[in-house]
Amino acid sequence: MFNKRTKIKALLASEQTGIDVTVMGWVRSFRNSQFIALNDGSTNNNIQVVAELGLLDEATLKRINPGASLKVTGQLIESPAKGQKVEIKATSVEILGDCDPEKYPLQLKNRPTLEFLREKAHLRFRTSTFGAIFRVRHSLAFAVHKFFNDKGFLYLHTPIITSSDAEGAGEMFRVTTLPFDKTPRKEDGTVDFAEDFFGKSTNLTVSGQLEGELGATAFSDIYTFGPTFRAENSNTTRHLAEFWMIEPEMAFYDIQDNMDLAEEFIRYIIKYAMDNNREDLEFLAQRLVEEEKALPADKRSELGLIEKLEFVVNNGFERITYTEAIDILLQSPAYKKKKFQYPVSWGIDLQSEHERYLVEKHFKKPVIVTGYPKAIKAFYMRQNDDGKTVAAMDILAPGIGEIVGGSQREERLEKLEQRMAEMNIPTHEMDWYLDTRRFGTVPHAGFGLGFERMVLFVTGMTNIRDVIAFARTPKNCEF
RNA sequence: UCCUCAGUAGCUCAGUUGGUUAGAGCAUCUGACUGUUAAUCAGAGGGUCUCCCGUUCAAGUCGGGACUGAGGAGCCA
Repeated sequence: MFNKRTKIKALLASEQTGIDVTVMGWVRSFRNSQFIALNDGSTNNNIQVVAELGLLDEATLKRINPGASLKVTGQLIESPAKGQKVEIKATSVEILGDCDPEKYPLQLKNRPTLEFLREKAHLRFRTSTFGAIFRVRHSLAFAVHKFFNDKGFLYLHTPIITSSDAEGAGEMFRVTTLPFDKTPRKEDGTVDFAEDFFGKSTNLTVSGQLEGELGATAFSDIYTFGPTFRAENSNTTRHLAEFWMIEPEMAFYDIQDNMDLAEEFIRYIIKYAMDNNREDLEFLAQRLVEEEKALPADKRSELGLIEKLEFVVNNGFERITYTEAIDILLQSPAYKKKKFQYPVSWGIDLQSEHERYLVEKHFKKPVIVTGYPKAIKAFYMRQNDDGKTVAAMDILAPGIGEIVGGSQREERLEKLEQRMAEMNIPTHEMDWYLDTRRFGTVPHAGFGLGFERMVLFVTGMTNIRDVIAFARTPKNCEF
């Protein structure tokens, strides 16, 4: 019976009027004891339900409060008033769930801050801003699968629990069933993980890449899209302890192929959201304009959100080498005026201020930087012939920073083992990985894209906690 | 983890040099009105000034500490 209702998005787009409809949703506002703005999350727009005076008794009227859930039946008619094309002339209004206005934290007329709503993450979905964000997020996620599926990639589920501790991608969350009060110890006093559930030390994954490479060297092209965990004590607008990462891995790809794919991929999913979430993006664009009114003119975005996205979809990314990036920085007015806090020279890891300068001041568009010094990059990246650099690539996005990190992988067993030895990575625990190089090794490449950072970029939001449903950050694991 | 800033009504904020009973808008409640668009109008209620310790005749206000949050940095996606 409940599935006979029509979603509000469909009703608002309806060409037909005069038809009988059933609609269900939550009250956004109730004006003049007659006009109910009803929302069901299918769109940011509400449908106006008109309950003519006399239709409902006093007791029912008092229960139509913001947040209450209703089942309404009536006729979809052309609205006689301005403000909406169609409305529902109700013949019955049934209250499915009451909402006590004294306790309900969301009130349309209030302007709760994003910080306040973070503490009400279970209710913030009902606000216009978060409704728009999460519909856009959904579209981006769907577009990820569509993009790779259309290209013949295989969606590989890499493990959440791993025993590998050689990935070097930050602090890990330990997974254990050992008791804290009487931890089994070995004779030397260290914890005896042989007693643990898996018989060894295990952690939540920080990357599916190494397992992804096993898939790519059999299926040719794979991608992963799953939760990823980092136990870093990072308190920033762009880090989460639990986030979603997309990691494609492709056999018979070199670094150029890798860049081409990453760029095509990013432009594709943005385009998909623009084609399918126009209203939500326009709402978010307007929100950004309002928010930036409080900022001094020189701190505001040069382009509106929609214009920024169109620009990225229609223009290629800038591609430079690390060495070129260093040269640009050394030649920059900012460097000459000593505006950088950190020194610039070949060999340094680019700091946030350097990346920002390149992306936001110099190129004013996404930039792909390749050919980093091998000393500052991971062991699995392919060594270039110059002996100094590796075939790494980072994609830097305006306002976000690093959105993609990737590389061509070192497929030559000897070079890989040599590098692992130099970086003190125990090869004996990595035989399963090295086997890909022992048995029919191939040139291959891949990258990781932080999904929430992508959502930040597309929605114009500035804090990563506002684009994930239930944010996990240091000292915060509610809901 | 480091630096800076903040915490006052349900929400957003003001609160002077330390000084009597702590202020506004919105929300809520009561009433009026009824084709409204964040409806409007009138009235009412609503406070452990985050917590602890200290200075002082006197602390929302000054000092120390804790907790929480925000922004920036590092780590990174």
